[in-house]
Amino acid sequence: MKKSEKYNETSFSSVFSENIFNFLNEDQKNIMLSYSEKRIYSKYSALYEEGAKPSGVFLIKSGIVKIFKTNNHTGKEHIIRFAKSGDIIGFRSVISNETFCTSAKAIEETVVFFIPSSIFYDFIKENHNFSMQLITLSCKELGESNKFITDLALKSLRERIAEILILFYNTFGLDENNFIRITLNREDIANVVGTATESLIRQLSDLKKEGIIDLKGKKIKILDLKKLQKISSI
Amino acid sequence: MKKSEKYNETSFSSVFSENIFNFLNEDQKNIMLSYSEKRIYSKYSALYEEGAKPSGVFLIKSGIVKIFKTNNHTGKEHIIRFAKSGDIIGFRSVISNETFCTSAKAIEETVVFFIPSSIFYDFIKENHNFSMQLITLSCKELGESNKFITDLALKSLRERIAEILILFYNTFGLDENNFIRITLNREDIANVVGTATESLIRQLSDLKKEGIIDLKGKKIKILDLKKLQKISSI
DNA sequence: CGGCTCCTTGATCAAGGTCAAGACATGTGG
DNA sequence: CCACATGTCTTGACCTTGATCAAGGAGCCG
Repeated sequence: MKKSEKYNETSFSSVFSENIFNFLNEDQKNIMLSYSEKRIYSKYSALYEEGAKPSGVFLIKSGIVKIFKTNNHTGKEHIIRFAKSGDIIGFRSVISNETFCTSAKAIEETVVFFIPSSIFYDFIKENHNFSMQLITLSCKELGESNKFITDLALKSLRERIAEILILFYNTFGLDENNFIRITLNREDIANVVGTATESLIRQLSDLKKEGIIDLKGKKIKILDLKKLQKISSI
Repeated sequence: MKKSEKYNETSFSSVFSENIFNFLNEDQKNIMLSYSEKRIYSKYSALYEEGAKPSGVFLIKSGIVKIFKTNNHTGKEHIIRFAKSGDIIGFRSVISNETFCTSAKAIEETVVFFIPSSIFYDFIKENHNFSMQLITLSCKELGESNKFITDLALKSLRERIAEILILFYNTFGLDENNFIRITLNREDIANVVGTATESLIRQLSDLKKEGIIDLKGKKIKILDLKKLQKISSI
């Protein structure tokens, strides 16, 4: 199968590209989609909230979702990661049979397929490759989480910001003007690296002054990736 | 089966208590143990090092192991978690087929069963319940990691220390004198909550002055759990 | 007893948080 | 199209937290 066919943007199955569902055959994919519910979330609307009982998993067709936890003491939120087209979210809570330990909110209009827990479970039970993929996925996420923990604990703010910009670049790529293809407000970026909005802004201004990045409103362009990598001490 | 039989300390199978191997029947447990290698690690010796290629997983029979990452820039280490009797470690890297992203070191004499990757894989393939347990386990760990990330990002040092003391209490319990049953040096505790040794010591001294904890050398006793919980803002 | 290692405390300093105010952009109703 | 309101971004001033450096103390062991 050629890549252009496999990733045909207009077909239903395109949502399955590059994810754990690749281990399903076409029939299985169609069955799963036929049992799933297509949902459209407008900008800033919530897919699910911390503490709620999960009733299924979300397969993202298009858009970007932020996954975060809210500190019930201060009300401040901390963004754990972003999910985009092809990603599956909510499965952690479904599988460990706990209430959601995070909230998820669309940061731009987002289309998802909602797969009810029972259907998802059936596929795990009946398809060994599928469950293997799921183990692998959760282990990979676990590795990323561990890295994140260490970064927060050991790196300076400047280093963390450099690293997150590189991560955004790797994850979301560039638009036609070479700006990173994700639009976040300053508060959200601050909530990823675990700092105050003002502190983040100061660091971004510094990086701009040094000619390492460029800022145009909410859009960010990386001018000197090498330097950024050096700062993030990768 | 009565509890006293199930947790018989002298039997081989006692190491399987309360973990994912419970889904194996007695024959399967014996097979896995027969293919595994009993190893004894002395205090401070390494089970594995970050960057190495994993060749199997470690099932801990007795002792305590710290799992940490080292910042190759500053040389500082950050402890991600502790593993104790019944815990299985190293499976994340084995399953995602990556080099170890953490190091593991015994903080007291530790006995493990080392299970080679191939044997471990066979059990995943052939035992569906076992792989389901593994998914559940990694999802649970992922939930804990996410919590850890948020704590580091949003909580003050004092809150994090209160929380980690409660976690130690819940995980390791108390000895005959009501001290928490884990002996760590100050540096290790500091490396769990992500701070400098001196800062940790100051906070512990404060908690002692306030009558919330007691300190006897390396041993810690919780005197006022309620207050500690309030500080950790649970 | 001397030489370790680890713990503790004090003094100082820097990173980043907080508060306040102004700049800029965007949207709305008239 | 303007006037106004609202929300976000940015900068400055100040303050708090916790890191760093330095020195002394306690426990342990040959």
